[in-house]
Amino acid sequence: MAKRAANGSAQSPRRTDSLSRELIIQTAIEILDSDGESALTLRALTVRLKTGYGAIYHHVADKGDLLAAATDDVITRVLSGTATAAGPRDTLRLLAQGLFDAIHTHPWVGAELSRQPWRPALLDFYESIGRLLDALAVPERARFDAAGTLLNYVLGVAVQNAANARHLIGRDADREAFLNTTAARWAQLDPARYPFVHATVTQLREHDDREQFLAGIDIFLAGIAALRQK
Amino acid sequence: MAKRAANGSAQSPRRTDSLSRELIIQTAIEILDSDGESALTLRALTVRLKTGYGAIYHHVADKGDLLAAATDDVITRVLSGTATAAGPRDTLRLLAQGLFDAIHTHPWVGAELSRQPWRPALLDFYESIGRLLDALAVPERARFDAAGTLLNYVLGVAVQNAANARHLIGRDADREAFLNTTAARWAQLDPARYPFVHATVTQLREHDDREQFLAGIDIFLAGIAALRQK
DNA sequence: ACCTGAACACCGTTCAAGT
DNA sequence: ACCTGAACACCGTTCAAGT
Repeated sequence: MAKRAANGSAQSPRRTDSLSRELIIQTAIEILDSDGESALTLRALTVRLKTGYGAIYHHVADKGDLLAAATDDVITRVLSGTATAAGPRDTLRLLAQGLFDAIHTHPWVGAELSRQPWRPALLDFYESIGRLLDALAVPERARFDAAGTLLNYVLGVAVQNAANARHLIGRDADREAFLNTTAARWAQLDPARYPFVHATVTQLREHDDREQFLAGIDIFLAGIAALRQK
Repeated sequence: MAKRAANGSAQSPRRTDSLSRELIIQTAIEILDSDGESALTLRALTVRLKTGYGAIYHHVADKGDLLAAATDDVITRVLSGTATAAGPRDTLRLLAQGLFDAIHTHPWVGAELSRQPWRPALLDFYESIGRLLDALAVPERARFDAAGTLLNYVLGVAVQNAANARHLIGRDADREAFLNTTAARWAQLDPARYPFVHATVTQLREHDDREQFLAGIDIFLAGIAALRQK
């Protein structure tokens, strides 16, 4: 009887599709993407899944577990979806781009990555970085620091993106309006006290987040190459 | 009468020292430092300050405002406390070190920095970076990307530090025990699937967070210098 | 085995009432 | 002007009871 139930056709209580961990995670991702982190409540999940609280806790340890699993899901898709380019340098850039785009689509991932250190997904990303640095002929001794630095940089960008996205949600303002108000505020600062910020206002208004992120990757790669030659 | 009250000696309700925004912020910092982010509740504040909820909300907009103010306070102290070294390169390293040490002492700052983008304190830090890059002869066009990259890296490290500290609180494990268990887990991973992580286990166990952070700063500085020459 | 939903403990925040 | 604390709305989580 247990075998027949495992085959999927027998018994069938009342729902044709029973609840599963995977379904819960996917539904959580939908809520997070459409309405932001604060919208993901256990209540909202029970409504969307037409179930009770206990049913969810039967498949998921707690809310932290759910958020972590959703994050792992997104990151894993990035890693498996990244094409390998001609050289390790371009592959690393593609990988970084893929992660940037994923966090752009799912800003909550940036916030979640900052909560649980060394989740499996982050470990896979770290492994990918390490291998590519190996291919780039970074000596073993320097590879540990280099991989950690790159991971921290990517994480910092992810977190900033998440913070920016959070501040846009629920406002009538879009990205451009946000940049304009920020630029206007910067322009009003005392030029004597904030000369650099002042000089940078135009670039703030015109810059592209993705391009700036990749510029940072290039700085890092140039730094690796420079240190390697010593 | 209003004037006399402002002079501070008249009327005097019942407490000799009245509540102030500054006192609330300092008390919040004490709670955060000793017991972590989750310990800072409005309830805990009222108990510690021997007051009611409304009194706190009279000086502070909400909990977010309080956390942001506490973070600003810590960062501002770092900036004003950093000595200027011989050259801009060393000054920049000192500044980074100061920030690292501050976040080491107040891990919750790392988490908070990731919540509110472009707080005043972060703007001051950004300004400092920009000026030092100017002193390092980084051309104006490249300075914007370079400063952003450096800021994102520092932010990433801050966030990772906060996450690690959070996972140590409430456990009997200290940092060394945590590193050992993590290293043990890494060592058990499939070497065919995680060759880099495997090769790096020893360095994980022996590394110093502060040194690795500074190694990252050096990588970026080398990269900035290399790109400048093109 | 899996699900239901009332109940619980605990948040941040408000506000009528005090001084 | 500043403070008090009961009350409110809303969390995540549990658990006895159902199928």
